Amino acid sequence: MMRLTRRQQEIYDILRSDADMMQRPPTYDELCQRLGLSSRGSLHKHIQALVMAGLVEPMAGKQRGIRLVSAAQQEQGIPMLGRIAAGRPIEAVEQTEKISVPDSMAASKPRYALQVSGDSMIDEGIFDGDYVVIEQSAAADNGDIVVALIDQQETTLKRLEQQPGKTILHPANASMSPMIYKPDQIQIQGILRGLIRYY
Amino acid sequence: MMRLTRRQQEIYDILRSDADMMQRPPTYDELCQRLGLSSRGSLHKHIQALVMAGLVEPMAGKQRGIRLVSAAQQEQGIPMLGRIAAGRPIEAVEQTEKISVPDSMAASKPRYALQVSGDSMIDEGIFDGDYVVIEQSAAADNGDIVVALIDQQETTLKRLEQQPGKTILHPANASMSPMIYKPDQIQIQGILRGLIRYY
DNA sequence: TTGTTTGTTCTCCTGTTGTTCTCTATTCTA
DNA sequence: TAGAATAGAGAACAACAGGAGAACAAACAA
Repeated sequence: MMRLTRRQQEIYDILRSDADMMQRPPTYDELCQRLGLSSRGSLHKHIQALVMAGLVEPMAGKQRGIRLVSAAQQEQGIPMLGRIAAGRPIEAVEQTEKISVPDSMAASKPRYALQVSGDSMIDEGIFDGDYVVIEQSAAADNGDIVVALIDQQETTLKRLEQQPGKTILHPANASMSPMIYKPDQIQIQGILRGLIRYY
Repeated sequence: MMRLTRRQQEIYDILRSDADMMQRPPTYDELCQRLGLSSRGSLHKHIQALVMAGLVEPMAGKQRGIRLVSAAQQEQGIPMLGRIAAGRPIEAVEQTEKISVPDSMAASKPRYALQVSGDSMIDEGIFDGDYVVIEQSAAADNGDIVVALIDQQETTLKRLEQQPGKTILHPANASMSPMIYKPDQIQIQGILRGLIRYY
């Protein structure tokens, strides 16, 4: 990938930081005005360089249209935060990866995805490697499957049962036993809303 | 899907943001007025483009003030064909419903979705009510989970094992046994590629 | 029926827009 | 210092996008 010149980088930064540009592809004239140029020809060279670099998508195969629409940024999806397992805190994923989910899973409330590690919920049909879509929430109802932070240390995915004076986390694995905690040991981080598995 | 021109985008935005339009479909003349056009012919070209793009529903034939309403429901997704279970043919769903899936599940090859009915694959973590994403294919490898049509009658979701002279369909349920057929009894209709579950 | 509304098709026109050139000024590099 | 990038200005051009308006046929209202 070709290296950008100073001005090209500058122009690219302006483009991607300008919300208007991201929505409605601007015309060259509009861009010139925005950039303080007075010649479309000059602009064209820069745009061309950005296209070569793969940072800008030329609009339409035909001519007259408009252009720009930078590419990489138009991702939709929910953030993929890391892996979750019984016994370990969430391994944070470095770059904020994104995972695409059904539109209907990307609801109004903030959600994120985790990849499941381990078999502690296997009897619920949640397998190692599956992706779970979590709705951020600090409270949950009995019977919900939740992401729970235990003793400020480890995070785990379990079915929740709250009783006066104690909070029980039920694994769904015949070989594992429910874990009982004092309410203040458990912090709920989210509720399971969806599951996605690839074969 | 064709790219929209600037004006087309603009018109589409106006349409969808106008509450009146969503309720009572406007006439071309009304739209022209709303958009500041003085020629129905001009409008028609734009509308046509939106129809091509799948953003507006034609409502062909009818004349009387009908049109537009692309609706928020212009979902993209894969067709939801019906329910699948062991022992019954697929119940066809009348209207071609659609279900939205992660982009990554809507691959190049034709796919469709089925809702799982029954517990015959429960040990594989495929539960009653789950949605499975199926890639249309007439052939599959051993070990694949496939949609199989048995004796031209019933359709079922099972793990496939093909041996010389016999085809075995393995359920994933401790209380069920593998079923053995002659190869010509079984017709493969698709391969399981993804699973989606809502809580 | 008859007349009106409304979608559709057609031709024609114009301004905008991307593109290509040439030319000049400035900065970097060997 | 010369040569090459880099950056811009401005002219000229072809190709549409976008619009106007006429004409027409199907759908509707009376």
